[in-house]
Amino acid sequence: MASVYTETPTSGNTTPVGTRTAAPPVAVVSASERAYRQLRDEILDGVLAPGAGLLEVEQSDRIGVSRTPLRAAIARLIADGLVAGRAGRGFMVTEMSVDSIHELYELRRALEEHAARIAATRRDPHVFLELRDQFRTAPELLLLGEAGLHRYYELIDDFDDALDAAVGNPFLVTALANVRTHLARIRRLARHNPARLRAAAAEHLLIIEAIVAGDTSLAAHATHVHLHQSLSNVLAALEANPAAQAD
Amino acid sequence: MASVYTETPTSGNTTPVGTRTAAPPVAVVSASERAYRQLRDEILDGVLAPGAGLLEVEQSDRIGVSRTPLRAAIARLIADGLVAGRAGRGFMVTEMSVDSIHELYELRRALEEHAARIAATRRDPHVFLELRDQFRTAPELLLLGEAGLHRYYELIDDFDDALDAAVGNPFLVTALANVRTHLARIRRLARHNPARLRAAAAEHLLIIEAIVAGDTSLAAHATHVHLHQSLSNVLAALEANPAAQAD
DNA sequence: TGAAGCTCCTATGTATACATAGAATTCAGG
DNA sequence: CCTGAATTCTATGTATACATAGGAGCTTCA
Repeated sequence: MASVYTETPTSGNTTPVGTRTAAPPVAVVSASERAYRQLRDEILDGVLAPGAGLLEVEQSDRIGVSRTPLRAAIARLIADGLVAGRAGRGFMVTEMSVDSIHELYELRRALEEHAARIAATRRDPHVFLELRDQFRTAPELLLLGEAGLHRYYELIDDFDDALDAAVGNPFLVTALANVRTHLARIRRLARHNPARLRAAAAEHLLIIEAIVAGDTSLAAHATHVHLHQSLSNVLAALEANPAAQAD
Repeated sequence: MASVYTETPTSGNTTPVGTRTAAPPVAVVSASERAYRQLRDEILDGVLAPGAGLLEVEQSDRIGVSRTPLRAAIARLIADGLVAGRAGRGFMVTEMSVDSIHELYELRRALEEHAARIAATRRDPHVFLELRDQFRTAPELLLLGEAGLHRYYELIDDFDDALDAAVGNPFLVTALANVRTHLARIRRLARHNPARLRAAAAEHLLIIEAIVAGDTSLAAHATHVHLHQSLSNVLAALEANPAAQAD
């Protein structure tokens, strides 16, 4: 099965195996997994800009794996929609036009409104009560600078996780994960807008309260409102800084 | 880029290259593409039953490609959700439990109801008027035996294509394609039920008429009804023939 | 006879060498 | 100087050899 390495066999660098005292559950991922994660992170962070070309040999040299696992990584990125094959010349990071942002949010509306409805029916109230308390601290959190900001984004992730768990539908969760992948690229553009983050926290809070109350209709509509505001904010940020856009 | 072969280099069988008079636009697909299509078709047709094990060497021998393109094919099937990696022993065709059918239809509702709403707004009326006329012939078609049945399934495909075109959203279309892939496995179970097919044609007709009329609400609700009936039919068929189920 | 340990085997993960097609470049001819 | 074709070059597609890990089966000991 999954052959695992703590390090690349050819690169005998850090963490010598002799030093393990207990059980070192360190990296332990395959080369293709490492290549996938690195490329994916770099695309989501914008290090690999939209439109950037990816060459197998070039990338495999850079990351330190052979072409075979790198090809597997690129295949996964293509399935994710983050990379596309170019007709003549290798592969490229997919672009993110204003149109495609609208399209992504259209799918996001369909999925998240449905997910919110389901969550309001199937949720574990304790989980969302806990989340509600956390989100109530968001305004203070956003006054704490970088650390508070980090915690805030963790809260968003916690909310997404709670939603996935409440929905309990692998197909829907997978579709949502796909949307969130592309969303991560967009979020970079609109980050660090304190006023928007405070408003977003309030919108999340309303969704959570609707889920706690089992109010399917309010959960769906509050989600719709939240996504509308989120999209408006992204589009405004893009208009203010068109250079951040790729298309 | 895409290296293409008309035949496997090692299998020097039919269609000798010397006989090409004009331009033979025959198969011309890569080995990995061929492997992917064959495995995918076999899974959807049930030739490779749910739970069946897939071994790289075994399948690459059978299909006539080396392990490298076959691995690429399996990677795509995993991304499709048709194959899953087994912990200890190779890969297996994913199972389709009654629960997962419910889950799939839950996602399908979210996507298709939304798609129907959008289509009712953005559709090209001519396309759907044409479709309406076609679907009106469905009852007669279903009296024509195998040939009519084949034409009927083509009609369904035409409807899906028209819906995709009207939606015009690559993200949504991709998500719908994913659902339809899994749906193809399920449809095998409930096929050849004339009464259900006649009813389904009538349901499609109503959806089409709503889209033509630009009635977003009716389009969505008619879709909901159709999916409810479709799911009921599948579940009834499963209950009548539990052996067809895999889980 | 049962259990524990070891060995072998099998199947995937990885690296590399070779095949091939398309694009870019260069050279020749007008 | 421009245009065309041939060639070279580059990058992916494919095949194969080797590494490795986990399981199954067998053997051995109590």
